[in-house]
Amino acid sequence: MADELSERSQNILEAIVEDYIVSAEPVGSRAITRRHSFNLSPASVRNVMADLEEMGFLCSPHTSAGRIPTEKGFQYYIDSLLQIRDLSPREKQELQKNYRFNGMKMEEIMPEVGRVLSGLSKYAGLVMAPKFTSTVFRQMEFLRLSRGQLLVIYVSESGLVQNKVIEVSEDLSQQQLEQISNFLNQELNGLTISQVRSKLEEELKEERIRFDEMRKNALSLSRVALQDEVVNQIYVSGASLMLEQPEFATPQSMKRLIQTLESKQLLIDLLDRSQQAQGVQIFIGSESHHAELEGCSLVTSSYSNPKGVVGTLGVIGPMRMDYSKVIPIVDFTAQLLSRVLDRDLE
Amino acid sequence: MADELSERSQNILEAIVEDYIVSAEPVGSRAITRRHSFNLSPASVRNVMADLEEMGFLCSPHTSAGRIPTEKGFQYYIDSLLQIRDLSPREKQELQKNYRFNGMKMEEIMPEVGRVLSGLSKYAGLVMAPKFTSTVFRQMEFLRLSRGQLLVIYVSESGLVQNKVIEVSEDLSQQQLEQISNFLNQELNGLTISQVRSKLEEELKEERIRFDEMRKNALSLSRVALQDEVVNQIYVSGASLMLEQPEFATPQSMKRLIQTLESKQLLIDLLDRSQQAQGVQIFIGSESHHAELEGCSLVTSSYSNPKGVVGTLGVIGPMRMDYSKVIPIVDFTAQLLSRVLDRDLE
DNA sequence: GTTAGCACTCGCCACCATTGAGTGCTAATG
DNA sequence: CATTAGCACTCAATGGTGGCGAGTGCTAAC
Repeated sequence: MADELSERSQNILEAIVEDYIVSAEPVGSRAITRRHSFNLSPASVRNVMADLEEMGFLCSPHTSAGRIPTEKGFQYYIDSLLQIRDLSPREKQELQKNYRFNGMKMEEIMPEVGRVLSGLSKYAGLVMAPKFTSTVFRQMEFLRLSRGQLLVIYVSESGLVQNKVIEVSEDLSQQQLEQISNFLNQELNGLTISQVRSKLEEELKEERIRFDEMRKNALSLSRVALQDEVVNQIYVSGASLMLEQPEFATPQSMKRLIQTLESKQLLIDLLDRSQQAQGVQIFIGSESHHAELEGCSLVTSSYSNPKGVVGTLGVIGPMRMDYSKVIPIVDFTAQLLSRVLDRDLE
Repeated sequence: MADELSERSQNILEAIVEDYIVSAEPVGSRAITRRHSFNLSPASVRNVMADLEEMGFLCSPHTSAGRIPTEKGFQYYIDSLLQIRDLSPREKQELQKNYRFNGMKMEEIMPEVGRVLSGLSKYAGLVMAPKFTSTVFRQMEFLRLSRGQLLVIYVSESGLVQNKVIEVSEDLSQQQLEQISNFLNQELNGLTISQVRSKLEEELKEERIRFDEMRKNALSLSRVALQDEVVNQIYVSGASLMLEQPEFATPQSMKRLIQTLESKQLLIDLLDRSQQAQGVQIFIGSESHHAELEGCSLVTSSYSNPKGVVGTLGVIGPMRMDYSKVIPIVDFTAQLLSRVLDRDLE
């Protein structure tokens, strides 16, 4: 239904959206005829604008102001009017220069990516760490720290490392621990953590392990080690850049924005949703179903290595963000990070 | 010199500071006589206030407003007038309830502590992770990930765990690696990382190790593993609570505050400085020597376990923060965290 | 179908008077 | 002689007013 706009209407809508993106101010009919050279008078443009408003693509803050695009207007613009050219090799190289990950650990890379994302886009950068449960088991080792205390090191197929200290009642020698990890590494290799968990539950129920001390230890140890959900880590950078945007000029809107960016749960939910899809995804305003993000848009992409999806990153900005600039940045950064993960894995 | 205030002046200064702490507004002479029952008329109070202003403890934003305490005024208040009663066992218990660290890892505990600090104080909470270089060596293990790739796990005396993936040219078997770590654990036990580093440099220079393959490997591996400074991790919570404070009501001051809290380097510098001292430290306004923190105060304390100082935490708030409330909170939280670290260590 | 013309709307801003809290000074007071 | 009542003065904040200008919708002419 939205596609039945005449070409003229499309052109004018595009012009309005683009003017609004740079100015953040209501766009009037005169301004349009001046800036873009349609061979039309302001009056004709006004007629079209009235139509577009009728259809819900535009709205006016008050009678004597220009029009601003509605959420639906942006939606249409992004779906049908915006064309994102791919980055030239030169631009890619330029972009790549910003990232220096040599020898950095994942915990250092992620905030760094966030900083660069926000620096390039001038909005806020988001990077979410891999979801623990969906990583693939590769290796697990135990280290005896003291009587009754073990350090567990878990390495995922994608090369992510996690460690955790667990308490055990029984005191196991380093040799016993090695046996255990050998057993586990063979048994659990290639399974996702969720799969590992069900497998463990199942096997622990079986009667026969009661007679194999080592197996029993192995299974219960690994269960404890993998049991709790690791809190999703999310890095937010450049909140202060967002505050420069005119839509957040009032104290109230600043407070709301900072609150939103600080309560990471909301962002995690959103990025989680985009985790599934391939390529760049865009959430405009209320599409996110979170009132706190009114007036904001989110451009995200998941990054991954050949062993599966790993995490999500993106940029959050005002609804009138410069999509044609941000989308390639997010896209390419996700690709870049995927490649880094891949290379790291060897 | 500051101490030569008459008792009456002291009382009035105290009254002004305390009124200002709750109201955030200039305090007038009438308001004081009303709220506190000195047997004095407003006019007498005005005389004293004029003196205090002369001496630099107070200032007036403009002729027809009341007085507000200067930095020096707050300084004097904290040094000479404020008396912080210790928390009752009951209050301590109440406070302790907020913290639930059972089975949490350090990376989870620290942001949690920040959140609680900010929640209790209604200002922003800061928690800085231990400085890597000043931790004490306890154990180091190597795990072969793939050809030429090793995972290094380092455990400090205080029970902190760090891991890192390093590249090696030579392919070493797990058995060789064990030899190496046995050697290192014996050799380096009890030294701080800085000491370890100099020792490594020294030994690597020595001629004799050229003939002992294992020693050579051990030393160069551990050098690579410990070589780079881990970026200080700092957690900031509750920035949005700060925005509720009237001193940050204007868009500009909000922006500046958020920028400051976001550029963690500044905060790291400050907390670093407080690392050295024992007990609660207070930085008032420009005392921090950072213009960005104008109008802010910082209450910090370092936390540690018996093996040495470990990290720093604190609260950042407006200069007129409620010190009598915040100081015990920071103090007790640091003690609590110290105890947790201690217990964790077994 | 397009456009010029025009009356109308409404946010923005500068101006102004009023208000009220608070001061400093002075002279009266116990 | 310290204290205080009285008073003139200052100045931020508040609210009301009018002009300006950008922009609209409508109508009639092209």
